[in-house]
Amino acid sequence: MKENVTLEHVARKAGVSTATVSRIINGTGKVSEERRQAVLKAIEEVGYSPNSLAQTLVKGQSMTIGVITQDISSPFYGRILKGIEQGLQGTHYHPIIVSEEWRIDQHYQAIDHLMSRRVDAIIVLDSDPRTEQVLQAARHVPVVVVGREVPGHEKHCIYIDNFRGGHLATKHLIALGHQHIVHLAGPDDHIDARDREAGYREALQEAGLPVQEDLVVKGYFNEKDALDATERLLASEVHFTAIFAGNDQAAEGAQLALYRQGLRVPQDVSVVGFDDLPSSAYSRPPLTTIHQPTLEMGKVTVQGVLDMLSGREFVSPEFSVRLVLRESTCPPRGK
Amino acid sequence: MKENVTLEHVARKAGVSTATVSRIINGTGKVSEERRQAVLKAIEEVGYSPNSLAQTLVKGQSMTIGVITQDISSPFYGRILKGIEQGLQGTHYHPIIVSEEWRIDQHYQAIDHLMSRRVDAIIVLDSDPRTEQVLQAARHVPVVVVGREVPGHEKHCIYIDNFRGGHLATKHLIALGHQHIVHLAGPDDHIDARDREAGYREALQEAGLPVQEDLVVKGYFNEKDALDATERLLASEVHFTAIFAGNDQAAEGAQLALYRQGLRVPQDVSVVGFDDLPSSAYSRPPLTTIHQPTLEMGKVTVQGVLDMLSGREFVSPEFSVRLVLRESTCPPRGK
DNA sequence: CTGTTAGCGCGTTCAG
DNA sequence: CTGAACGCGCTAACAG
Repeated sequence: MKENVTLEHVARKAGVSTATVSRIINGTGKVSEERRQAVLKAIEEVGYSPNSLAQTLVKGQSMTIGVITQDISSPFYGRILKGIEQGLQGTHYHPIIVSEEWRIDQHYQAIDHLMSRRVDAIIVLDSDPRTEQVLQAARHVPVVVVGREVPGHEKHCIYIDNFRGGHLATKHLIALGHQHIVHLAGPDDHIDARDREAGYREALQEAGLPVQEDLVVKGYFNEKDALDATERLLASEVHFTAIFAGNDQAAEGAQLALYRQGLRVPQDVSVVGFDDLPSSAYSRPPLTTIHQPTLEMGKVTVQGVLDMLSGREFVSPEFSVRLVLRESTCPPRGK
Repeated sequence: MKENVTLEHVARKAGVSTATVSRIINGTGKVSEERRQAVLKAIEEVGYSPNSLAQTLVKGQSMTIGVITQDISSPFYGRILKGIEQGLQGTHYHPIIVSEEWRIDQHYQAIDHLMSRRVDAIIVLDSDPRTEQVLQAARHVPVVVVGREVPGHEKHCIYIDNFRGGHLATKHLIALGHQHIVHLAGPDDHIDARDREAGYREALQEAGLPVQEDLVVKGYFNEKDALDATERLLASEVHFTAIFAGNDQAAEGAQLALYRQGLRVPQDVSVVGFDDLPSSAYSRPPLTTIHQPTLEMGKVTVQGVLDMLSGREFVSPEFSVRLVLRESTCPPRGK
């Protein structure tokens, strides 16, 4: 491990003061050309790299933006993260990503960690209702929440209309003639999941169709649980001709259950997902689903953070959902 | 934006010196019980949160581990990242994840950035041959590379035997009776891809089968390219009964092309993937593929880093690949 | 134009 | 057991 080379080493080597070196590096103030050259050369020789922590300490800003995510390996969050990174391109800010995975640790709080790292702003990708903490942090630095509406923080929340999405998906199936539509709902403590389910119920009622409670099952937004739930449904005697899955991953799991029973999509059972993951376009059949503009949401989030950072106002725009019609739905048999 | 509360504020509030507060927080040295209580109370009241940057500056270690990834939204890297996070659980280290996405920026170098943040170690998830930089960084801090072998740094590289994986996959198809096997190879500048392809060729030769160059196509390890490549293959007159895709994502794309032609998997065409992404088990049919223990690789990587950090030696273990037999392969028609 | 000086917030001797 | 003083690496006045 080599010694830390500091400004002082460079200064000594070049025969100038540390202030001069600092000026050259940051482009602050005028410096004679010859010294500049000498310093640049010295930097090269010593292999100097500025200690950004020290810079942060004195300047008061770290040029970092903290990002909190539930699950870094989730394809859905991954897309938003990518959008955030792209939005940060060309700015002088860098993201610091921390995962709620850490929550398992006793009193570990992602937000605390970020604050102690003195991030200049925080982006929360999380539907966990840690409302208190979010509001608390927002008193110190700009905070933008993606994917959920936090009471008291509405203006800085980026989210889509999950209710409308659920409504759209269900209406599509109804329009095709389906009357017995399963809904694989997400976990109950997930506000997105509840909204989607509410949209489903509303669409049914609008069409004058009864909500059959035995067709609504709570899953966990993942393939495995959706598979199990669908298998149970298939084993029971309940009749259905279509499935509206809470998200695309659940749709995949459900389809495997159908496949195992020899049921074909969409001829025997129609399936609609939610999220429009990149992979869903390559599913067999390509999945009809509700599109969320994840990449763009990430970018807009960053834009909002940057606005707030430079003192401008920021009000999150509406993000519209839309149905992406692909090949996993068709009219029920005999229609 | 509230003022930064510092050690001094707490000290003043509690009527003690900053040194005492510091001792209490870090559990260094003995402090009388009454003062301890007073200080704890003061901390609470002022809402103090230690500035970890200042701590780093004086202690010389940041308790952070830099992680460089090519693409944070890739399901494959996502798994490894998750393993890394899990491995870090319970330690006092935190990951700082930076994406090569940033590479687009002029001279931005992820490694430089991490070094300037004074990370205590670096993990590289990347198959880009930035060898020079890696070796350079390794002179200052422990560096472990995942997924690629860096010449001159072999002991600290975690990777699987891609050659063997390609060999295994191909041999499996040959054993079933396939003689005309397409290989959707990854990009040529990707060492993993080249190794997998080499394994494919070797298996063919061992079986005394000719390598048909028109059956080997270079893709880019993603669905879209694999779809296009497979469609071209289908449109041409070349005959094949099986596909060995360079990774699971490519396998998905290829299968969509088959689906569009009304070809069934595995009855008409067998398909083998590589990686064993979590989603591949839910594909229809569930995908036969080469398993990589990604989560475990992430954990072992962390273990290695921690070992090196505490002065112990670390030699990366062998990671074995294995064929996961699912339902996307069977003997060719008429056999 | 350039060097000197004073902190940024904190851990750590070194004397009490 | 406790406080004063120094310094981590760097930038921002302040004088030359």
